[in-house]
Amino acid sequence: MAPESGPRRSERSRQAILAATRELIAEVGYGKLSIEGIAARAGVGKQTIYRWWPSKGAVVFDSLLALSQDSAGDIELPDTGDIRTDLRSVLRATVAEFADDEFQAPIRALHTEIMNDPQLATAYRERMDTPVREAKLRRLRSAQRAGQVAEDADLDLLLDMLYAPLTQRWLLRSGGIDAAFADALVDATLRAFAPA
Amino acid sequence: MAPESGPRRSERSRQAILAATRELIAEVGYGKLSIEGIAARAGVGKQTIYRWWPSKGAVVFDSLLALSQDSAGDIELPDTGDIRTDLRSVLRATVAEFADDEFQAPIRALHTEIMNDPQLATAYRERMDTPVREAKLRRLRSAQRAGQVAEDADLDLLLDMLYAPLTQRWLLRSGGIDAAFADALVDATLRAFAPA
Amino acid sequence: MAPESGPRRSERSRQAILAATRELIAEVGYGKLSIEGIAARAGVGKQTIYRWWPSKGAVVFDSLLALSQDSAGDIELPDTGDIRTDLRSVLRATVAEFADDEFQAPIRALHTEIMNDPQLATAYRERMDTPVREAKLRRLRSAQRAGQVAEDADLDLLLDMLYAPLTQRWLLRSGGIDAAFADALVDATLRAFAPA
Amino acid sequence: MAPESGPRRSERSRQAILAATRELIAEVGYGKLSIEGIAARAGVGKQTIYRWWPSKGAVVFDSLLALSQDSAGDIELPDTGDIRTDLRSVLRATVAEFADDEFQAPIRALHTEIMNDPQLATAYRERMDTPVREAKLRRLRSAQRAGQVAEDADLDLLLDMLYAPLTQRWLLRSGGIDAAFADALVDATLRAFAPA
DNA sequence: CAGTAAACGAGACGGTACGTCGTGTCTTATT
DNA sequence: AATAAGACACGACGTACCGTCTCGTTTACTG
Repeated sequence: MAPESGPRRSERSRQAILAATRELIAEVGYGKLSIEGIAARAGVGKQTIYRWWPSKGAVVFDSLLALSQDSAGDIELPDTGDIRTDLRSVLRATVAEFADDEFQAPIRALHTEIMNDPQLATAYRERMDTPVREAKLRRLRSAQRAGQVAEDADLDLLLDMLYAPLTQRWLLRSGGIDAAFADALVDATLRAFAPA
Repeated sequence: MAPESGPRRSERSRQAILAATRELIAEVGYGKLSIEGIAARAGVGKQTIYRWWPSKGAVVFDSLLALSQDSAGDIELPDTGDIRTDLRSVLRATVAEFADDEFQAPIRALHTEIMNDPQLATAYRERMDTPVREAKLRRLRSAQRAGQVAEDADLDLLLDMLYAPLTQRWLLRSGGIDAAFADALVDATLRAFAPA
Repeated sequence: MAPESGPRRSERSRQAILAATRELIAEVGYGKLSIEGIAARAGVGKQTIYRWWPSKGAVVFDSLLALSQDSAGDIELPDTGDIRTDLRSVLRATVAEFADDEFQAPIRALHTEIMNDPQLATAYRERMDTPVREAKLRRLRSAQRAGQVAEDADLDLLLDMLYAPLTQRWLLRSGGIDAAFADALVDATLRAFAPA
Repeated sequence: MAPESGPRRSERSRQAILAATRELIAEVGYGKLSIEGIAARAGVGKQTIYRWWPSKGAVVFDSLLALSQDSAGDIELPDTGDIRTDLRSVLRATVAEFADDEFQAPIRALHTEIMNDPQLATAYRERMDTPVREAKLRRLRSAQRAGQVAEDADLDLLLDMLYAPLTQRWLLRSGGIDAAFADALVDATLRAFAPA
């Protein structure tokens, strides 16, 4: 209805900025990432970045969001009928991701920002974490229906106990993570929330 | 016998730097903490900081290490004979700490540094984490002997499942943390590692 | 026609920098003149100085150039018809200038820079020295036409013999300079280049 | 007579400092000469320099004084009986010295110091300039006796008119200096102070 | 199909902090 | 006592980015 003569934002510039950000995180690391550097690499004026993003963290966030949304759409966990098997394979996949340096750097960067910016933390939760978490919850509820997980289990707690040890060891480098660790994690968690 | 004419470091300056660092983290926040600011506050030349610490993170680390070592000596967890009771009280204390802004800021700062500096992560593990972790392990082993925890339990995994969800929710602000959460965490963990 | 979108330099900052430089040379002396000090006094970022001047000496040079160009335009020596009278009055004026501390400090500073920076020496010659020297040469040629100076006299040499002893005594403080010295210098020089 | 138990100054260190100073002026230039550098090169504590010299300029001065005193002893100008011939050869020698980069750098350094330090200027005059100037005056007085220079000539003025143009052109790079210039300078000066 | 207003690239600006160098003073251990 | 060594407080260096601010120059919609 409204003519919508709002900000004529350049999609070209937007993409260039997000791409440049991703490249620079990979090349020089998050610590040496600068707005100035992003603008130069993207062939864009600094103002164009400041106009559309409130902080460096927000740019980093969007640049990774763009990535993750390519593979988004409809996330669904595998469902072989056996929750243990499925969780093991999912956790093993996560372990593999964390071992891949290509993945490490940007996600670590993102976490640094999130830790120190509550607003960003909310955005992260809503736009990146929740979709995946919903899928996990769906699979767990299916397991409950199949009698593989206690009916009254607190699934949020279950997910945290399942994933937090993994994420923490990776984030703080406080311990090795491998397939065996993933398996042990799954087993212990399922024991904790086994049906009565 | 040995003349020991090593580096004639000024203890006075060292203490002033560590104190200034702690004060500034509390006052202006970690993000606005600068070497320049620390030096000025401590009444010290910048070079004196650069001479003895390799990075800002290392100064932050040492400044908190000094704190934690005051209260160190011989850490011991309570032992009422009931592991559930003891873990609940310990976790509830941690929850309280995380709610206290005085504690929050510096520890969050430290974690930011650790995440992006593997060397610092090692130092953290060895000098700050391990002593506490050892005490926790001692209490758990006592629980094993009392038949309250499975004999073959992987205690490292147990500790991670017990603490990581808490730390993670706090660090990433990904969920509320309160006494009830602490209790639920203890209960689930003990279920996972209950004796056969 | 030409769009001329050259360097959008701030004239305001330029003037503030040159003024601050002049003030500081007078106040704290050349030895304690610092870029940092100039920037602070001028209310300007250091980078703005580094962006437009290659060295401290160049700033000093420009700051004095600005001064001398106020009084420039068309310099002309007095011409009473008697070269001896005119040169005496001009040299006596120079002697007076050298005695004035207001003039001393900046010019001494300038000479220090010139001595150690050939590029600056060239700039000095072209933009500050030459105009004055040309005026002197004009007066001398007029004296030649009047038969008061030898027709084949090397006027450059004449000027050097006239001025160098004065400048040198002042610069190196190697001897007193007063009106009598100026007069003796004029007389000896005119003797050396008298018509046959 | 006195037991002379005064400061036991290390001649070894003194020589090492003066030598290091000379070497560094030649290697890195006067502008980048530092007390720190001299001490390091000489294998000497900084304090040893500060103890015995009041300023960097004084060290530079002494380091060159040591050089010039090697060739000192009893300076005497040539005396062929013809003052024009003798002055020409002396001035040509000076021209040659100024063209030699080995000589240039340290003398230029010395002059920079002298210009900005009146005390040093005095020391220079008394200990380095006067001996040479006396020799020049002796030769000129001999020329007066030989009727080649006016009896009432102001020999100090004569020397300044003879040397200042040369020194000035070299110091400020304000003009070329060569043998022809030296000769013209001698001729003009002798004309100015020719016997009546 | 111009006219115009915004978003754009470029980059200068006032600042803050960086990490380094040199100053002149000092402290310690050696000679 | 003077020395070599070097830590210290301090001040300045020259650089990197910050976030804001003009500059012309597209660009895409209105009128």
